[in-house]
Amino acid sequence: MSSANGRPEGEGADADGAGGAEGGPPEQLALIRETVRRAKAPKAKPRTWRGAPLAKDLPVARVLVDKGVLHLDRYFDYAVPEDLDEAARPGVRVRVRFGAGGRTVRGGRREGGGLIDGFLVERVAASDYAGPLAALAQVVSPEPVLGPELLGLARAVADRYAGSLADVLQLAVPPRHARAESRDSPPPPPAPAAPDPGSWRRYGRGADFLASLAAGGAPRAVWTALPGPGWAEEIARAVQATLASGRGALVVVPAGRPTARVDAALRTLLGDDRHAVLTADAGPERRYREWLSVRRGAVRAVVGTRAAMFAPVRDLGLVVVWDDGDAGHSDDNAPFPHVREVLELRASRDRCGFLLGGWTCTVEAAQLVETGWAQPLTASREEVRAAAPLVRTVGDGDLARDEAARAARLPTLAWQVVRDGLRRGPVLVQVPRRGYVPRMACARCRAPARCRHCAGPLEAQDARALRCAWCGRDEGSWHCQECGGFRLRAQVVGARRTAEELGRAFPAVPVRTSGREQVLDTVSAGPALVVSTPGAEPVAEGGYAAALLLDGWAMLGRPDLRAGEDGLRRWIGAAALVRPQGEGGTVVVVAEPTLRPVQALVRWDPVGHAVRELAERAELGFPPVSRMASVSGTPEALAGFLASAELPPDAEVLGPVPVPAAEAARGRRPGGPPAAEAAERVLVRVPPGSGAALAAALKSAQAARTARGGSEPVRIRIDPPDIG
DNA sequence: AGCACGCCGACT
DNA sequence: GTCGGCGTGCTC
Repeated sequence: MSSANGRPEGEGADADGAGGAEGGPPEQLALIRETVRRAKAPKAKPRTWRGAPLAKDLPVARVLVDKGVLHLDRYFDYAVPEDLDEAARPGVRVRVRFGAGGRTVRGGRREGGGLIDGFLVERVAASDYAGPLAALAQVVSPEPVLGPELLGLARAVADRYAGSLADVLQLAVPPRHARAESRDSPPPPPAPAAPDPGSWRRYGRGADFLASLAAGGAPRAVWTALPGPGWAEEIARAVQATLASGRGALVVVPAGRPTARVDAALRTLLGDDRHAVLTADAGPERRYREWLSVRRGAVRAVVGTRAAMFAPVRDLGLVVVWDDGDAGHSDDNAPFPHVREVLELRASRDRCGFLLGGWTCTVEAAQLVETGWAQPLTASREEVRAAAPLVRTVGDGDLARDEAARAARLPTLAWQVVRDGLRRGPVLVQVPRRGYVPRMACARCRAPARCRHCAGPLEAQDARALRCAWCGRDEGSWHCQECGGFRLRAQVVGARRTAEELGRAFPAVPVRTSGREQVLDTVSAGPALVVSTPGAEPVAEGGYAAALLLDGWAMLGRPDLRAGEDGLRRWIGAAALVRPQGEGGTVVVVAEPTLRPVQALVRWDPVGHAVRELAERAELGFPPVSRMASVSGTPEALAGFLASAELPPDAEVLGPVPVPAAEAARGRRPGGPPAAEAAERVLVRVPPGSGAALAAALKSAQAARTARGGSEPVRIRIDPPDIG
């Protein structure tokens, strides 16, 4: 039943009155459409072309088109043809024609505009849109993958990070796999019994926390886990308590190995079929199958890595993030959401429990406690002392006085601790990762080699050339300011060679290595030297007898706001694998004992460290006390962006400064244009409370910018992970 | 981002 | 009188 003049077929009368002009000259049409829109026309009934009959009930579908661009970050209305009525439910994936190609009214035919993917967000009775609606082209699958909770969360995350909803959904909803979808999911097993608190009794109010979860409460805690392997089981018990209340639980850990630990603990406690494991490396079919079993409610508990933070767990009762300082919790796709922040949003929006745990404490976690948003969950000093190893330091002063150290390249104390430890079990040696730019030190007195102009650290370019990492000046004729020495050594090489020499010094002892290329999961309880880079330390059966931490300079020497916190986190990550002091566990850290992170390690006081850092950052106006965003691009693009952005009145613009080379390289997309043009960066800072206003301002400025098109890109990142 | 529309100059 | 440059604005 196509109309005689080929115009779009109206379903019923033309309620907006514009339909009669539809065949007129385009400019007249545009004019009429304009006036109609301004006059707030009554809602248009959907019309399709070619006379396809429409769904009788709620014939308009609001669709989010799957394009990340910010100025398309809104819904578009489409008509629902009758034959798609049944399948076109809210939340399903659809395909629609989208693009300027379809605008021609000549002859009433609307063709063109490519088919693109989208999500059907909502079915409504009428559209606000004055023009004729295109019809849904296809319902890709009847599976409603985007429920209202997930949509609301994704929306909140997009706003928080000045990104588009489509970008967030790309992270949140895994790609469809038809085979995985066709299997149906079994009904969920009944809720388990509430668990015994087990080792949660070690933490002051730990048992109360579990009891609250089991009773359907929504407690929020920052939990400082005692060193040792107990944490995974403790998380599993919190999950069990939540399941016992009839609700679901979600655990996000930074990598594959901790996923396996929590997975194993959940299997032990709950059996094999009560939880799903969501990791990126599972392969598309398996990934989508597991995700669907969660979405369908067949599985109520989830453990996984960062993409799992969006898992659509039914009736969520608890979210858990383990080791929130790990860089793996920061997504590296736009808009770069962080697991801790997303789970905070979920806890607030869904009124569910929140558990942030780790052996250490980030500044952000300390802030959650300080603001009263979460309660601290810590063990007493006595418990800590009973569980932690003895920590001893070797500073530059000790090294300089230590004749044997200079001869053997290893401090006497470290030597003794290793030798003693190897009699009782495995000994862990933590060395810096390869790829750290080698920092140089005086070969005689070990004073760090510093730039004579700005006191920045000198880096080795190649064989002999030195350059300052801060000001970029070349140093041709270095000599030590402390002792007048002329010989340099690369500390990173020093640490690795030290590890090798240790191996030679104990020829009867096997040497195992764990690092980026090959990560060992566990080592046995027998004597062995285990050389590992930070984060790759294997767990030793029964704990390590001792650990030697040789990468202090690399940890603390970085010109980064997080250097101290990060260094402490990595040391504690190794030291927590060592036996308690009472069982002879000893750690030697080669670093200045006067440094704050070193003292925090010795006293095993990560919370105190974080609290002090937080106070300092508040004083200096640094994040997380203030909110920061980095904006970068070519100088012209950046200037244009800042001129057009209507930043909140309390925003402070710092810079612009040239973008550090490393950062420019990170921000570059593979296949994108080479970052040859000089890039600049500003940091925009707002006081607490103005974070949302800042994100909104940046988002609308970016939307206006990309809508105009043609201009050079500007990169926005809220909460940049490392600020120089 | 694409892609069409529209208003300008060079051509058959 | 017609073709085609790219500047501008929209995509249901």
